[in-house]
Amino acid sequence: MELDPVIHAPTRLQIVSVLAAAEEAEFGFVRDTLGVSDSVLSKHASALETAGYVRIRKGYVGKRPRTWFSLTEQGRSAFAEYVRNLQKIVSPSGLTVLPG
Amino acid sequence: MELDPVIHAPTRLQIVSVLAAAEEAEFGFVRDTLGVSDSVLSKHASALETAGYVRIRKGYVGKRPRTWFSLTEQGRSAFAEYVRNLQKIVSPSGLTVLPG
DNA sequence: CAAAGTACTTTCCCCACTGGAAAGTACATG
DNA sequence: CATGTACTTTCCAGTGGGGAAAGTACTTTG
Repeated sequence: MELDPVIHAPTRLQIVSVLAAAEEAEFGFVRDTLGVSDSVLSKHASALETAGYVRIRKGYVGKRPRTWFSLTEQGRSAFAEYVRNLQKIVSPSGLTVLPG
Repeated sequence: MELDPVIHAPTRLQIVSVLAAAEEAEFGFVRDTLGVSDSVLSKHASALETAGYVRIRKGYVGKRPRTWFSLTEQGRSAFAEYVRNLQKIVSPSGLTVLPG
């Protein structure tokens, strides 16, 4: 019933949650959604990639470089397990983390 | 949509969750339930008390000292809000992430 | 009565981690 | 060539968590 520390850190939890809701998200979108600096997002994204949870894709929009993030399958299941574990911890109180 | 850092730390989240499920819990029960050392529980409980989230009651069982913890009203609502914020972060956002 | 045990609390110490700023990289544009 | 964009990496504190060990205040035991 451990809470995966790679996911639990607030900033990474938010990154993973945003990615869980989409196929793919742009660097700038995630950064602005979370309100963090470039360096912070870049470092956390690398950490998530190293953990095997996030795929980092680089490409171009016109001639400008752009970076996209997406969850890997491993990332999706790690997130799902994280949420299950949260529920186990929190649920004795009757409160729930997931609706439904 | 901030995650209260006093509650978010895994050990404190577990303490608060255990207390949310009961009126009051003994020091030894919480320590054994979480599997942490005396010092760790003592320090986190103090931190929660300082934050106004936990009440620490001291008394005796026979002639032996004993300590009980319980959530204050403030602790209960902080926990409820924490869980609401978690939900907002974790539940599928419905935002459109892919740019045009 | 001294030694040992109970039930914590506090101190000590170290390591991991976090975030922002600043510098660096790579390429494109004026 | 200087500037700008889009990040990445380095540098640099500050925070915080955990265990071990020492401390506190009694109580029990030999």
